Amino acid sequence: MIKHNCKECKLKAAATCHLTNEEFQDLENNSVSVQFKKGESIIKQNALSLNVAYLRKGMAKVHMQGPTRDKILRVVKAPTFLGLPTSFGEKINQFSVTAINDAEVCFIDLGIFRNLIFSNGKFAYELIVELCRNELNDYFRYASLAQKQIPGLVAETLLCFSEKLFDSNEFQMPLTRGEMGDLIGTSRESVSRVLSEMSQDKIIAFDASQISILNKEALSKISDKG
DNA sequence: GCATTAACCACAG
DNA sequence: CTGTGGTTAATGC
Repeated sequence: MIKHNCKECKLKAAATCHLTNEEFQDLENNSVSVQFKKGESIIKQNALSLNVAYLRKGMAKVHMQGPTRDKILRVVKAPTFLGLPTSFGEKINQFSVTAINDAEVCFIDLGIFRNLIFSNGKFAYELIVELCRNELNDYFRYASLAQKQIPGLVAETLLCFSEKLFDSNEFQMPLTRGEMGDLIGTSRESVSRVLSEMSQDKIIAFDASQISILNKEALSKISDKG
């Protein structure tokens, strides 16, 4: 087991700020930190869930096997918990999580984690806040997914990566075109085409996976208009 | 009908 | 993996 110190962890979650020394000790004795390389599976759908995962560094895609293709549910960046819906509701993972960058994940014993929820209300509250935020965000995405056309969805995705994940107008897109398609529910060809058109219109510029947003107003417009 | 949108296929880097 | 072009089906005006 890798030696680590949860209390001094600079990357701890809002929830864990509320733990007592004793609870930290408990957490420390029942968790491990693991390194993942890009593309490695952190949580696998249909496997037994024995712990809660906390993404400390890096980014990951949350995805599940659909009737025909893989569906990317969300793209997340550290710090965040992974797989809480599965951990509490089901014994078996209902979805997969895969690193899309080099990442570091803490695996925490589920029993210990559950005890913290039972015994520490503030800890539980912060956890609920995170879950609610996620759920609300998904609601907005469902509405977009159902009603926007592909250019609108691509624009929304680019803005989301730019603003929420990278906080920059230029970034290295960690998903392939095919994965972007799986994220917004379209084909890789359509994603490719829309990006090319946006590039021709000087709204964005890209070289392979390096993307620059040149005209954010226009991109927002496309996103809103759907 | 005609135009638009987007999926599927195929082929070339 | 990515970009493009052709083809086709569905939908809207």
